[in-house]
Amino acid sequence: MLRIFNTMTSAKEEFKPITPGKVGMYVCGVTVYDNCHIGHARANVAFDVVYRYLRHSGYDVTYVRNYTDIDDKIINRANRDGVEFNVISERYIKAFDEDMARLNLALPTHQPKATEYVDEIIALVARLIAAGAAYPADGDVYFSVEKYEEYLKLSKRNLEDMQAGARVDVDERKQHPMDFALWKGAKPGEPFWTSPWGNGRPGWHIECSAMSMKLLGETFDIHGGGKDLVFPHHENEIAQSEAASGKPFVHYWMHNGFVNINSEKMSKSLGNFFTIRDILDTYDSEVLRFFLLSAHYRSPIDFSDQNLSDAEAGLERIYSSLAAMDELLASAGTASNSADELVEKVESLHGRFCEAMDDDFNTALAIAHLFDLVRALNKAIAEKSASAELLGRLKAEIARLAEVLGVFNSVPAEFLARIKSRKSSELSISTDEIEALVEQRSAARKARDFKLSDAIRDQLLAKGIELLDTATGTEWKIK
RNA sequence: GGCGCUGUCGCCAAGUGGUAAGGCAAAGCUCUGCAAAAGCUUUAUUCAGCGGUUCAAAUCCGCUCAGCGCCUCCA
Repeated sequence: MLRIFNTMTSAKEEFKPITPGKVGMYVCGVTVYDNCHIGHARANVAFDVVYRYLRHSGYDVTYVRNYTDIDDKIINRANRDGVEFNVISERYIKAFDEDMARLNLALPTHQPKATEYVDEIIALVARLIAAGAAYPADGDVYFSVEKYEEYLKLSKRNLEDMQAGARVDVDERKQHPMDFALWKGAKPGEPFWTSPWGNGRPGWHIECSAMSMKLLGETFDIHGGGKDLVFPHHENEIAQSEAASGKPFVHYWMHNGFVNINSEKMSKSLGNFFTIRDILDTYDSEVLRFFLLSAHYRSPIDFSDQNLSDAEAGLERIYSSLAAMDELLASAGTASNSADELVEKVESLHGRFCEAMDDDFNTALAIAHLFDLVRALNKAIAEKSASAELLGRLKAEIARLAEVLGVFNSVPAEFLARIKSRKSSELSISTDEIEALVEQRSAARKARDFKLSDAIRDQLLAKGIELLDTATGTEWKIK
């Protein structure tokens, strides 16, 4: 039984879809005016796992993730660069798609763009005016927060307190200071669409209501996004959607925690952000994804070199074990019977994994179960007490988990080689030199000249190279 | 000022009433020419502090301390 933490009720609730077997899910994507940072990576990876796990659980999921491709920030950026706004939006949609592909995100069912839904947006605004929940004012159209009695039910505030803390000058065209724009009249030189209220463009918030209602219906199951979207974005979406339809908008609201830098929120406005592409210059994309899944999606996660390195070490441990298993299988060194402990771990893995994931997508716990299995596997390999049949099942079980988590999909030996080659580019010694020294040392060892062989080993260690003498020869890895 | 979140081993991190998962790091042992890797063992009588409820609390309640978030664009 899947339980989801619902922001609306501040509690974990049993998940019951509106239509048995089907799930409609909408996640706020990005406003495309710049490259994405790790915060975007976290949100998208988190909901990618939600999507994958729902499908794994047998649901037919319709997953919608939008691009907000018309907005003040896009216009500002276009003006700065002296290009049309759609040059900017298209450039960063492409960049977003590339980043998400590198992070192994499954493609959503639909990826609508705000500019493709302007007709629906205008219709929704007109519907709100007709319902008395919105009013035109001087080319703009505003939503009247006082007309929607449940306003702020998601963020659990009240209008009076909000105004007390207001830091924005009040626009005199608004009937209430908290009223927000559904439609913005175009200023000279700005991109526009024609509407009953004159030339203009959609306000922020309305596009998500229009697109989600069009693609998922007026009431759907899950709506997600970062914690910072609770207010005002999601609050306003609820107000617009429910004031128009008269129906509940969403059943389960999910919000992911922030990526922090030194315990502080990473954000554009603070200027303390790292882009996904910058990070992927230094770390493998699978390591970044594994790192993001090592904490629960609602907790804050601290981004640092140290933490990424720890994640890399952990992932290497898992892949090293899997690689050793592959070698064992290839060398036909398997036994006829398997150790009981390994049998038990293999058989219980999927159940324990699902139990963790059913508890509000607890990926950290799910991964811990995998480490449990790895320890039993290493032991069985060391003791040569694993049958080919069981190892085959183990591989299949890992593959099922990998399909949900989006990590562990690599061929183990290839992952390890990838990490090795990435690290070797930072070394002060070339691969050829290393290989030559390793050969010299092997010759010295064969001649039982351990003084020379140890000197070579120390020399390499000083450069960060560790040697592993195995039955089949000497291998090396980067520390 | 309003609303809300967090504080668990050196570091990361699960655990929301039944007596502290897992990873990294560290130490000892096995293996090894010696190492490394791997395995085994060890490392929180204790969960920011102080009170309270309970047969039983990291988990519930109250207060205090520390850190953070939203209230303005933001994943």
